[in-house]
Amino acid sequence: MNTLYIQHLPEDWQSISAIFVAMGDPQRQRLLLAFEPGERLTAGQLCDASPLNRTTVSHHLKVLRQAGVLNSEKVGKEVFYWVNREAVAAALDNVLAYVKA
Amino acid sequence: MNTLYIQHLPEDWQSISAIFVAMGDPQRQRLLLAFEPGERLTAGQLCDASPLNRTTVSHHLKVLRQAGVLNSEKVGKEVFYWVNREAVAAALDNVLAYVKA
DNA sequence: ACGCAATATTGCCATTTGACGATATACATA
DNA sequence: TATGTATATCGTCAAATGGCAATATTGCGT
Repeated sequence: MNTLYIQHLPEDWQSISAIFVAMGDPQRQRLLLAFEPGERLTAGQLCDASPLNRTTVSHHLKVLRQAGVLNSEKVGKEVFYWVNREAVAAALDNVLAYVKA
Repeated sequence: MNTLYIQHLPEDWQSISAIFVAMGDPQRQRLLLAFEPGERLTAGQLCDASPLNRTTVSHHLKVLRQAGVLNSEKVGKEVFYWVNREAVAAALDNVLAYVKA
């Protein structure tokens, strides 16, 4: 039994933890599933497709971006979002390795 | 853009979603990290090792079990918990495939 | 500089969640 | 059956979260 981690998550796990927290919300999962592989979507497109208010979508996008699940780039007055595949894959791979060990 | 999933998560994703929700909590992550590979731990062992109250640990164990992240078996007056590797690996593999696609 | 369009932030409220004490249930043993 | 042990449930409260309207902020075009 690992009695250390149950007390406090190690530093290395902070980024992984943040990704799981961000992805552990049904609304944010829906937003993520809207992205086709490699696709870049604007905040407006996501708002239009979502039943949620623009403010709420913006909030969830912020959470996903701060956790590193999404990247964003401002182009003109629009902001494009896309899935940060490397970061998510790294986090899932890490946990998967632990689970399969 | 997938305009369907942003409205409502498909049935297939319900179990995956539940696993991410369950794992998207720092306290529950700590509990999971307490398990060495293949290890079985009793509720009491987890309570003793955790800074949280027994009631609270019991609550989190219930969430993890209902999501399928943990399995449990009662032996005498003790209840053993262990990580449901297959279920977690399946969920992570599924999302990983989507991310890497 | 002005107006319009796209997005983000602020402030507020309702709901949910986490945490705990007290209580209940299940089980072995005397 | 009575008693102690291990675990789960109930009830309650504070804190965190999700949601939205109103209000900035940023950037393009006129």
